[in-house]
Amino acid sequence: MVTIKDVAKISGVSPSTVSRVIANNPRISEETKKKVRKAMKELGYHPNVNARNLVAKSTKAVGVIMPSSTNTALQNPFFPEILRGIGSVIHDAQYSMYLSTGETEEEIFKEVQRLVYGSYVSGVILLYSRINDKVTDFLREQDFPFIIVGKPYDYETEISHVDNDNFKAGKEITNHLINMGHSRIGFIGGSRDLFVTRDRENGYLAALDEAGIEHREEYKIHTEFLKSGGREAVEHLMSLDTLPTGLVVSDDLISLGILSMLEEYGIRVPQDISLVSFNNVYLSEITRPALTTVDIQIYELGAQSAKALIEKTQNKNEPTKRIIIPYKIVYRDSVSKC
Amino acid sequence: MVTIKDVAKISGVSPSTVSRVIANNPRISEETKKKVRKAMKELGYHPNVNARNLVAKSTKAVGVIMPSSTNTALQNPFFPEILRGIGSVIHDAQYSMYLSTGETEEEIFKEVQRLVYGSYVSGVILLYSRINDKVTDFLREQDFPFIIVGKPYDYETEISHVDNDNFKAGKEITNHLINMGHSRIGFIGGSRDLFVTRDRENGYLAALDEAGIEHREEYKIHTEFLKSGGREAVEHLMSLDTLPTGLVVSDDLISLGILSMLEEYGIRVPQDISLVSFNNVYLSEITRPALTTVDIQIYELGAQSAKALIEKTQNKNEPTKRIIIPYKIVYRDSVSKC
DNA sequence: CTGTTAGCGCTTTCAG
DNA sequence: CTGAAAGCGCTAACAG
Repeated sequence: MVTIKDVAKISGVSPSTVSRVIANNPRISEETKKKVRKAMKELGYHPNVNARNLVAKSTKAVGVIMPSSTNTALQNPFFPEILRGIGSVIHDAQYSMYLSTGETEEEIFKEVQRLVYGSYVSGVILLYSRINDKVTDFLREQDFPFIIVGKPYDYETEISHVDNDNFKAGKEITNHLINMGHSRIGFIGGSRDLFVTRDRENGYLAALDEAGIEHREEYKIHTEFLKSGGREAVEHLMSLDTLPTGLVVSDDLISLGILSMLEEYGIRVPQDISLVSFNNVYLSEITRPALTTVDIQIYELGAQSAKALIEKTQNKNEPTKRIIIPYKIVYRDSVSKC
Repeated sequence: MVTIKDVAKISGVSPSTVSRVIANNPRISEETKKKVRKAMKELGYHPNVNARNLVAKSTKAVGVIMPSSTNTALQNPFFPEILRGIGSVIHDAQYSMYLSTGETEEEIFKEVQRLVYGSYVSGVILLYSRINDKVTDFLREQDFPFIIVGKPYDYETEISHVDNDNFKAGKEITNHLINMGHSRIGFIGGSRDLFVTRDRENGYLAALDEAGIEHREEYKIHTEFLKSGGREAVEHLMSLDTLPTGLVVSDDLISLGILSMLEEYGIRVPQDISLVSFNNVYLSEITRPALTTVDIQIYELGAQSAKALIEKTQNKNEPTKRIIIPYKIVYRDSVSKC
């Protein structure tokens, strides 16, 4: 391995000068800079990040924590897309990204502890938000820089997060259904433990309220995220005496399953039932029918969270931020007039 | 930050003893071990990974390189799934995982150089395999431990890789179609730059040959991966005077698009056309019809590549390995007799 | 079984 | 504008 000393020797200066050249210290003459850089190139010198981190007592690296992966929920294209967004900003800032996956909550917790205590990273991005989350509590207690993608369960004003206005989006997309003449509208969501589900559902309810439409408990279904492809949800629906004519589904991937089940029952979308959902992942444009869905700008969620986190790692006094990424409804073919 | 010295002081031993306790060196008495561990717990001590890596001149970390992300191909659920597989092994081995995403090939190349030269990682997993890939060449020249998921373009016997037998899988799944009475069988694949496409296609061709079915150039379509949801592919198909009755599609996600387009043209699957594909990602069971597809065991691909890489980082003389993950055809509803 | 010492590669005062 | 020296936290001979 070629070190700073080798470069120093070759270019006839001291190691400290080389170090300054690396940092592009203005107090070094252009001449020596040139000389040193030439030597670096010749030798193929690259600074050793561990040595550097050791003295800097900090790491230009962030940890990205995926939700626990016991189920297939991780197969959601949401994740690669948000990683892309994070990666882009990370890369521009010359940071690196540690990815942490884990089967169980406990495993994840241990892993985060390791990342934090071992000085692996100088900040953490949580790709989920759950109630009573040990990881969140730990990070807060440690006063360690972190960002939640989504809405924190507690201490909302103390934890920086980047989120969509899921309430408003839920309301708006439900209103779209209402405006199209629907009044019997159902909601199918993933686990209520996830805040995003709640927010979208609450938006849905608010839209009904405003329109003077009564809630029907039997129209609200929570299916385990991705489990059984929405089979239970649709079976439940079928057991009802009057079917809804519109469906608000909290995730494109769930919609895909619902669409499939609905067809099995001979129910056509959008002729018999209209359906709207959330996320606008790639596949939502290639389903039949193509989905009218809320584009939540996943890439941007990732990019902004990385940006905010990096700022925070660079300045501990950075204030707590809430960053709301605007959404946009994408109108396609899954809705018709009622 | 609490260091090894603090622990030493509290427990009344020297730093090196503490170090030995951490490494669970057998030459330390159980008594002192207990004493030291107690102090570590009290103080909340955790070893600093940078200091450790610095002296060890190695890093228990691997870099995972995603393909360039100019298109939406990354939204393929393949990726989160393979990351899960890698993560699991990484975690058990107490390693960490650096994730590298990049827009362009050049960006990725720079990033890999950084990871390697800067001693960020001690091995690399490439989640793609492309012809004339600078990254592969670089890693080879550096004699840096790395694994390709897929088949290397060149130096196949020198580069460890984990792959499926895509040729055989392609042949077998095509045979399934043939056994069901089909003889006009088309192939729709992603970019031919990707080896996986070629292998699957060659398997398809071999099956035709064996069955004495002539190739038809117009039945082989290469659509840019995911682009336009297979629209061009299906349009091309429609322009033909005689349609195929069976379709081998190289990726579940492409199948989804094809399914959708076919429906648009009023062609029913499997009644009018049978369709088989590859990967068996979650969504392939919730499409309509559910897909008959090759389960390539994505998770296992990830896990085995991580395992092989870790072995290689721990023993430079580990021989070059080719690891073939068995596949399994999952029969569902997208095929019917012809 | 344990302590002393040197040093990993780099940055950063402090001198000059 | 540049060099010498100290030290980041840890490990690994080498002594004892």
